[in-house]
Amino acid sequence: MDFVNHLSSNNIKPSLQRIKIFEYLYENRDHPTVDAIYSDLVSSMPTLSKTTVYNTLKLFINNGITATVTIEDNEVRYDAIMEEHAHFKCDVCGSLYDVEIDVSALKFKKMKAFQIEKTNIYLKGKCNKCLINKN
Amino acid sequence: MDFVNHLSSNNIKPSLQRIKIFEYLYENRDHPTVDAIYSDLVSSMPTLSKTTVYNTLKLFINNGITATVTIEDNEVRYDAIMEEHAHFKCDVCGSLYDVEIDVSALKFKKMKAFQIEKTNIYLKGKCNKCLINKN
DNA sequence: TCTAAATTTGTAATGATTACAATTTTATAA
DNA sequence: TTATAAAATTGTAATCATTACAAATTTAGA
Repeated sequence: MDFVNHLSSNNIKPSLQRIKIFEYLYENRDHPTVDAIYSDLVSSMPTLSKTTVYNTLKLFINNGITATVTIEDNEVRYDAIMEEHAHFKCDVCGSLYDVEIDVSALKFKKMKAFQIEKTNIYLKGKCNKCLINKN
Repeated sequence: MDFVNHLSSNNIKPSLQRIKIFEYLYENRDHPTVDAIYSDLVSSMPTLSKTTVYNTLKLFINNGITATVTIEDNEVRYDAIMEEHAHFKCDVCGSLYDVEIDVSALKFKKMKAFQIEKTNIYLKGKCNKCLINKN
C-alpha cells in the first residue's frame, strides 16, 4: 500500500502527520479511537496534537478514505478499510471484529422509496474465544 | 398499549415519570434525543429533571424495552420499538425512517465463529421526498 | 529569498453525559 | 394512622469528547 499515492489520489496533500495517521489506521485493523491513535503516534511524533488527529480524520472521512464505526453509544472508532463489511463486538471481551458480509440479499429487500448510499451493519454477541472459555 | 402493564411486566416500577417517558417514546416514532424528550415533557411535568430522563432511559435499555439508535456519531437517539427493523437517515432533510427488513438473508452469511445476539442496521442516502424535490 | 497559503498546534469553549448527595415519594410494619 | 426504610427523583457539579479559534509553523510558488 502506497500511502502517499493513496492520499494524493484522493486530493489530500500527504503531510507527514496525514501519512502516519492513515498508515496507523490501515495497519491497526481494530478500529482505534482518537485517543488510541494519538497515544500510539505521539511517541514517534512528539509535536503531534490531538486536534490534528481530529482534523485529519475529518478530512479523511470527507474525502472518502475513512469511515466511522459507532457500534457503541459512547465512543467513535475509525476504519480505513472501505470495502463493504460488517462489525461485530463481543459483549464479553469487548473485541471488535470485521465480518465479511453480503448485503446484496439485504439490498434486494430494501424499500424503493429510498436511494440508499451507505449501509452500516453492527452485530453484537459473544465471540468464539469467549464462548469456549465459558466452559 | 397498556404502558403501566408493559413496564410492570418488565420489572420496572411504573412511576409517573417512567410512564410518561415511555409513552412519549412509543408515540414519537422519530427516535427522539434526550433533549427532545425532556423539552417536550417538561411543560406537562414541570419538576422533571434531565437526569431522570437519562436514568430512566438507561433503565429501559437494561430491561430490554428500549434501544439506542446511533446512526450519527454525535447524537444518541432512543427507540421503544423492539421488533427487528433497520433505520434510514436522509442526508438531505435529516429525517429518520424505520425500514422493515428481513435479516434472515443476512444471518445466513454470518460467520459461525460468533454467537450473534443483536443486529443493528443503519442506512443512509436520499429519501423519496428529497429525490422528487430535486427535479 | 520573500510572501501567501496551507497545515499544525495549544488553549479555551462547548455540550453531552455521569457522579453524587439531597430531597421527595413510595412502600412497609408497628 | 404513624414511623421508618427503601426507592425514585432532582439539581448541581464534575468529567470527558469534541470543536472553535487564533497563533505558530511549514510548505509552495514567484
